[in-house]
Amino acid sequence: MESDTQGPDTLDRAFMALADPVRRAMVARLSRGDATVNELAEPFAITKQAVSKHIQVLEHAGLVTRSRDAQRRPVHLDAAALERLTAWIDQYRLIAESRFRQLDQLLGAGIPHEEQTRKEEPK
Amino acid sequence: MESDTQGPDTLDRAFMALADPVRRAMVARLSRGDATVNELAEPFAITKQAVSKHIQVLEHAGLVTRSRDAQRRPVHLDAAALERLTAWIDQYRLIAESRFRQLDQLLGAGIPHEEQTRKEEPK
DNA sequence: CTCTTAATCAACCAATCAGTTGATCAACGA
DNA sequence: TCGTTGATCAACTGATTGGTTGATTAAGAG
Repeated sequence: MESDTQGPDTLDRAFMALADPVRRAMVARLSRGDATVNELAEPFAITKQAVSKHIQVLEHAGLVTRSRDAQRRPVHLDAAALERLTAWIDQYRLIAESRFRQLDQLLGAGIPHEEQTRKEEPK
Repeated sequence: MESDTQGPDTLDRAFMALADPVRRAMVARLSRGDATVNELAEPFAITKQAVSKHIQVLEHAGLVTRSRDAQRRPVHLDAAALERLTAWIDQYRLIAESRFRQLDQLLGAGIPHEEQTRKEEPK
């Protein structure tokens, strides 16, 4: 069993966080620089409480961190957390692609490849 | 009636699909090769109907495709779909990291950098 | 102290999702 | 044909999510 360096369901929360268009837009905004709740709320027609919840989701997923500056609580994007996600995806993407290339070679390089729909023949 | 052609909510579905540990395990399994519903169901203590639903989620998210082989309906992982996800994440990760490096340079190369709006340790 | 700003907490509602059971379909094999 | 296997469809339950309104904390500014 692979031990998770982070919590057991960190990936759950991280992917779930990115499954929402509002939170993805926040990530996009935060990639340009830190922002407060009010700044993040501006582009959206939802209440600030809802925005606060979205940020909490991102924070609990480990994608952002927060600090304190007087009343403001600037949100900061954690690039390393994003990298962990791409690392997970790429891990399996590369395995699948290498399998694909192997099959391609077996079939001959010149043949336009069909999707590998069956690889075993019934006995 | 599916104008399902890379709609704006494709990312929603894809990230949502990966937000579930069962579906992630299926992706991991499928990276090693195509599999049937029953094969995918084996490691889990859930019904095949539930597994079928998970596969439908992955399929609707564009992460897997299905074909027919007699009664079996092998599931195939779409590596290109995974790549689109890493592309989205990396887009913003790289922006954030480059911003980070710029700040690092401004502060001087020798200084160990702290987060630009530094997080204060609670006491 | 009072007022304003920034943000969170708490309770609630509508919608959605994971999982179940039971019935049905589709493709073989005898 | 019938029976079996692989997989889906349909309806239902329980838990969770996204959103709201209203009250509350925290930190200045006057």
